[in-house]
Amino acid sequence: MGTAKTEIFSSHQNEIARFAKAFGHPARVAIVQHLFKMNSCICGDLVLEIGLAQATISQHLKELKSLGLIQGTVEGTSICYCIDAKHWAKMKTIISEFIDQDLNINHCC
Amino acid sequence: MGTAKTEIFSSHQNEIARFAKAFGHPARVAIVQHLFKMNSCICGDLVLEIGLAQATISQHLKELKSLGLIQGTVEGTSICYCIDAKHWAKMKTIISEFIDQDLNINHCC
DNA sequence: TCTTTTAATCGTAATATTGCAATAAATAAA
DNA sequence: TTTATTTATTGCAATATTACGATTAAAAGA
Repeated sequence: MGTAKTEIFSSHQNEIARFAKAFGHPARVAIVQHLFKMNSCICGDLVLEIGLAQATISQHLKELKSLGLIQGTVEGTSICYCIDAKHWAKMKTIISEFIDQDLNINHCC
Repeated sequence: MGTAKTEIFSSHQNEIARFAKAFGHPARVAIVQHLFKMNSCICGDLVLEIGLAQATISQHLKELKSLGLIQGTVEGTSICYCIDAKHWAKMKTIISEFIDQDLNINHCC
């Protein structure tokens, strides 16, 4: 197999997993952190900043973009990426709700 | 390759990625949700509850356990799992800090 | 002890992910 | 138009992940 059985889970559970997976690689964590740090956007400096091949960075950017977490704008020959505030907020709500669960009672087994 | 180049990232970045990856599969999301819902612990009902083979659930539990997010206690012939409050809180801090970042200015490119 | 129950582990197949060199595509500049 | 520059895409190769049947291990009960 190798394929996750997404059919047997709720769309909410799958959505949590998809967002979490996006941050499941340190390169994507680093990209996002850098975009936040620079606030205004970044282009191909990411390749220098992160230290992976251009093709690899491009691939990671594509994944983040496909979830709507970042957005890219053509700017001459380069492309300017930044956090997509709206979708980021949506992700934040979904992930927060998941990890902020609290144990009612603290007894275990 | 297929191997993430963890060496070029900070231990903090790798830690964020490791925790996020744990929730990057809907089965593990479902397991955690069920453990929270039942509050007191759960044993092999998870296999019935989730709907994956026993070996598969066991594998997912192992991953969550290796990160310290859940803990298992032998109880007769079965094993009782529950959220490990301490480590869960640690994860919560690390992931929250990452996703709660805010954009200072809202201009993009 | 023998049997049952429950969960972990092993072995294996299918698919996904990561990474990069090479190439293509798109735009700007000469 | 030709040449740079920049980024996306293609085409691999290596490794990881997911899933499950079969087996093993550990404990309880007969």
